[in-house]
Amino acid sequence: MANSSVSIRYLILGILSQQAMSGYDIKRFLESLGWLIGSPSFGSLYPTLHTLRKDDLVVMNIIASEDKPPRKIYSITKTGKQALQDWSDQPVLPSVSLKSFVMRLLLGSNFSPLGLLTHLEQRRLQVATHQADLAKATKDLDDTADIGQRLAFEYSLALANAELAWLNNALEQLSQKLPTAEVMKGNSTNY
Amino acid sequence: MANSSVSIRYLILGILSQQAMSGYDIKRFLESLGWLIGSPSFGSLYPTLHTLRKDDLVVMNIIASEDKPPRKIYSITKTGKQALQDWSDQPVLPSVSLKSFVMRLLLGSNFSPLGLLTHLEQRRLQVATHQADLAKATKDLDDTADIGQRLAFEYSLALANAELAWLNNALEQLSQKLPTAEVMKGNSTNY
DNA sequence: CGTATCATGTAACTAGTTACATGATTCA
DNA sequence: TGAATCATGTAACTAGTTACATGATACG
Repeated sequence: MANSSVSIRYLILGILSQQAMSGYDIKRFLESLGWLIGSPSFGSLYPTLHTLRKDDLVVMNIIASEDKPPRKIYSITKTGKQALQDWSDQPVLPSVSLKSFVMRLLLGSNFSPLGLLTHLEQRRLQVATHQADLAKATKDLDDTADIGQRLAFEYSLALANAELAWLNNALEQLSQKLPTAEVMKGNSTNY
Repeated sequence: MANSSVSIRYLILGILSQQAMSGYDIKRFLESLGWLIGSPSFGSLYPTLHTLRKDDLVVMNIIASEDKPPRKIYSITKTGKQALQDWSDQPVLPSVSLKSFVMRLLLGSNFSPLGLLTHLEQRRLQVATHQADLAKATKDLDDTADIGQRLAFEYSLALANAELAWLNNALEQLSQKLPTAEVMKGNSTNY
């Protein structure tokens, strides 16, 4: 299962923030999620755990049960939580993939309830921009463009539209639930 | 503009298959496409052109106009076209990103008209599988799941649904146009 | 005339993969 | 007892990036 380069460091840290576990467990957990995010190889997983530990973002405890082989259980530290939150608060670059966005949803949301909304808002802005670009490019595709090219643009545009629709809906639902509605009302001063 | 690792080698080869141009032109062309695919850095673009040339997949001609600085124009060779076609005919692994799929649409379609349909069919199968996985996972999210987790799954599911709908529609339209309709009628023996 | 853009390139680094190595436990 | 799985790790490699270097030409 290839990973599509979503910084493994914070992926692991995020998982450990929800549940202390071993490297092997992390891999199985990610694989259980199917293609939602993807799972890094052991060749990057274990070394990353080592460096996280060296940086005091996680601690390791060897759990040696009588029958099972000993397992190394990693838990997030206070420093680690802070680092995760810092990362989580950073605006997502427009270039980063959908997967990275999903990953932040999945892992970063337990922080600041407002962070979730700003995160969605940010994404909406970026997708809207992308959608506008695509709409324009699709419209003035010259007539030399073959069917494949046309499909590629229409396809991307259709997906952008779907994403935008979902984001709008989700934001509407959320801002109804939360009393913080004022902050989000489309006045995207943050960027 | 980050690239999200869509094998740059075939990306370049594909562009050159449609139009001979310089490294600089390739970059500008990709940038003009916005986030549709993304553009590699010069640091990987130029070295890739060198190796493509070494492998005889492209040839280089120095065009020295009087006033402009001399430009190195790369053209695809017969071997290069064959290599591109071979790559294009290979089934796309489920793990590869949406971008890679779009890229194949964009670049590979000038080959075999049937290839386009099989390409779409393949994608449909993969997305359908992914969608089923997601639908299941979303349904049996335990009640400890926080709102972020729930959103992450619903979001991914919504996108998978949209993609599936588009693919179904596109395939229907195409099979009406083409007389090869029989081959595609959902009998997905290919996999 | 200096700054922006055109145009090409290299070197050092980063982040990941694949392939390999090791050993313990489970289970047919 | 031998194969599958649990569990951890390292080494070599691959594919890309960033930062740097260079020089020419265009333009205000």
